[in-house]
Amino acid sequence: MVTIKQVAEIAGVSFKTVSRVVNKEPGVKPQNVAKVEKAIKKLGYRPNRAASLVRKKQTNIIGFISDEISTTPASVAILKGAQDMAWEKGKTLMVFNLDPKKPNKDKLYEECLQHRAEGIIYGAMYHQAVTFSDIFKSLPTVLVNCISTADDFLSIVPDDEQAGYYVTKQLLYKGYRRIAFLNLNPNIIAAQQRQRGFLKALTEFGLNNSDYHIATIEKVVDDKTINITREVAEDVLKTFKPDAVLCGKDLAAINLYFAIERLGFKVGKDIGVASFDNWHDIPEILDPQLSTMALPYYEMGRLAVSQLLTMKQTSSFTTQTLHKVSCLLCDRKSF
Amino acid sequence: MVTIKQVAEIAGVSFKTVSRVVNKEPGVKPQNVAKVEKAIKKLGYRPNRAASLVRKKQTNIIGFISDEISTTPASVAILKGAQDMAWEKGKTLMVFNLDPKKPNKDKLYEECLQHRAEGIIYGAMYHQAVTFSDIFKSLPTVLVNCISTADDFLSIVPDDEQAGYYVTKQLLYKGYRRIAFLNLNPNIIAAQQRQRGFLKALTEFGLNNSDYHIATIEKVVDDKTINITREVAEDVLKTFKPDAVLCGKDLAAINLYFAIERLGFKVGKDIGVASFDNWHDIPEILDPQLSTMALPYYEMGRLAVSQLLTMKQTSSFTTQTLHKVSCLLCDRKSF
DNA sequence: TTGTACGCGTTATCAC
DNA sequence: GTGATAACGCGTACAA
Repeated sequence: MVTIKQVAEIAGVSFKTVSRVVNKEPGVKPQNVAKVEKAIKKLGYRPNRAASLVRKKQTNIIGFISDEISTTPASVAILKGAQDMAWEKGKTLMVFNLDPKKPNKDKLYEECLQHRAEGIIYGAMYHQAVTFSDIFKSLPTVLVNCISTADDFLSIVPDDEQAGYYVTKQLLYKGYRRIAFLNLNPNIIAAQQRQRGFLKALTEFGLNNSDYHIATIEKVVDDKTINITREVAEDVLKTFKPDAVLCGKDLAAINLYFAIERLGFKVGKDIGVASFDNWHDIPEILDPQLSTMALPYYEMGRLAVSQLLTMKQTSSFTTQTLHKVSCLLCDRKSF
Repeated sequence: MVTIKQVAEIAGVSFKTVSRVVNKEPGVKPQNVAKVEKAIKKLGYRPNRAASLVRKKQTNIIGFISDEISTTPASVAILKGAQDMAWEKGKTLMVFNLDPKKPNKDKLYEECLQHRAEGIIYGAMYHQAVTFSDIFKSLPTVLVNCISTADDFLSIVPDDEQAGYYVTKQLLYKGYRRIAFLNLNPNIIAAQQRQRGFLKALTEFGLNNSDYHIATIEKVVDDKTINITREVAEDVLKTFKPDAVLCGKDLAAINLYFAIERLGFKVGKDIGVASFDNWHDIPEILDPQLSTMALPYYEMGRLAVSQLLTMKQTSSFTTQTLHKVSCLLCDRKSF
C-alpha cells in the first residue's frame, strides 16, 4: 500500500505537506499542491482511513442497527433516509442486521463501539416497544419506528393516531357515513393509535356506535400472525354493509378488493376504500388505484440522523422525547 | 477513551499481556487473564478497531455497493444474504447506496478503498448489464444480479432460463397444453432468458406455435416502465383462451387474478397460474395462493461473499465467470 | 509466560 | 509556507 511518505518522496516535499494537500488545509504553495497531486495520481495513493481515525477525534461513523428492518420492504426506506442524510452530513453509516434467530443487540452495539461510532440508530420493523440493556447508554442513541419499554431514549415514530384521524376525516368529508375499520392486530401500537384517531374523527362528526364497525384482520396462532382479511371482509361487507372500508395495510387491501368485487360491488363507486402503508407498487397496481396513508419511513430515517447529530452538539444524552412524524394521504382513486 | 495501557496499569501487567487477552492469544497465565478481564470490565474498555487496523494486514471489511438495491424489496435479500455470510466468515460489510439522481459508483468505490476493504460486491436492482470504470479493478470484485458490459468480472445472477424452463415443464407435467406467457419488458435480460427456457420446454414436449402465446406486460414511456397487465391479460384470456398463464412477476399476477375472476373463471381450477419472484407476502395473500418461481436472491448474496473470499485466497483476480443460481418453485395452489 | 523496542500511517504542535 | 518531532492505540518481533 502506498503511504503518504512515498508520495512525499516522489513529490519532493515533506510528508506533512502531502497531508495538508490531502486534507485540503490552506497555506500550501499552489506549485507544491500540483506536485503533490501529480505524485498521488502517479502512485495511486489513497489515504488510510484507519490511520487517520487513530489520530482524529471525529470518526464520522454512525452505527445503524436494524431489527430485521432491511427485509421489510416498507421500512427499507428508513435505512435509505438515514443513509442519505448521513451522506449529506459527511457521515458514514455502518449497517448491522439483527439475526432473527438469535437477536443480540448488545453484540452489534459492541461492534459499533469498537469502530468508535459517534452515535447509534436503532430501527425496528414495525412500531413497537423494545427493551434495551444499559450498554445502549454509552452513546447517543436514537430509536426509529419503536419506543423503549423504559422510555429512556429519543424515539422517532409515525404519528399513527394522526394518520387514522386524517384518513377518516377525509372519508367523512367525501360523504361516507358508514365506515368499517379492518384494523391490524390490536396488540400493535399502530393499531391502537389509529383506532383512537379513527374514533376521534367519527366523534367530531357526531357519528355514533351504530355508524361504524371495527374488526381485526390478523389472528395470532403459535406466535405467528396470519391474515384473515378475506373472511373478515366478506363477513363485514355482508352484515354491516359499509359505504366505506378503512383497511389496516395495503397488502390486505388486495383481499378486500377481491371481496368487494365478488359481492358485485365496485371499489370507489359503490364502496370507498382507504388503507395504510403506501407499500411500494401495490397501490398503483390495484384497480382502481388505492388511496392510502403513506407511512413516512424515509423522512423518519432522515430525521433520525439529524436528531442524532443535534443530540451530539447539545450533548444532551438524556433527551427522552417522542417525535411523531405526520403521515400523508396518497390520494388516488379508491374513495 | 480507555486504552490498553490504562487496563494494563489497573490489572498490574504489561499492556502487551492485555493485548494478548483481548486477541485471545494463547500462553497467558489464567490468573492474569482473570485480572485483565476484570480490569477491562471495570474500565469499560473497548479495543479501538481503527488502531488495530493500522497494524494488521487484514481489515476484514467488505464493501457492498448497491444500485438502489436496498429500496427494492425483492432484492433486499441479496444484502441480507451477503451480510449473513460475511458475519459467519468474520467479515464486516460496509454498505453504500448509489444515489439514483447522481449515480457515481467510482466515488463509493473510492470510499471502500480508503477503508482498505478487502473486496467489493456490487449489487444491482434487476438482472442487467452495467458499465464499470477501470478503478473497479483495484480490488477483487463480484457483481450480483448484473453483468459487466465488458464481461470482465465474476458475476452472480439468477438462472432465468432454467426458471422459465422449469416452471413451464411443471405446467406441462400437470397437463396444461395451452399456455400464455405474460412476459416482462423484452429489453430485460431476465425476460429474454425466461422466454428461451419457456420455448425450450414447449419444444421438448412437442408443442408448436399455435399452442402458446407470448405477450408483454410492460410498456416503456419516457424512460418509465408502466404496467399494462390488466388490459393484456383480459385480451389474451379472451382471444387466445389459454388453460394456463405464466406471469412475469408476482405483482402483475394480482392483475391477472382479477382479470381471470372478472371473466368468470377460477384460478387454479379453470386456469392455472404461475409466476416469478416469490415476492414477500404477495403469493400467500392471493387466493388461491400463488405458485411462483422464487428468485434466489438470498443465496446469491451469500454466494457473492464466499466467492469473493475464494478469489482472494486463490488471488485469481481475473476470474470472469458467470455463476447462474438455480431458481426453486414455491409450489402452492394456483396450478 | 511476560515485557520491551519499534513500527504502522496518519494528524497535531510548534519552531523555522 | 514548510518541515521536524511527537503522539494516537495497537500489533510484531524478539529478548528476558
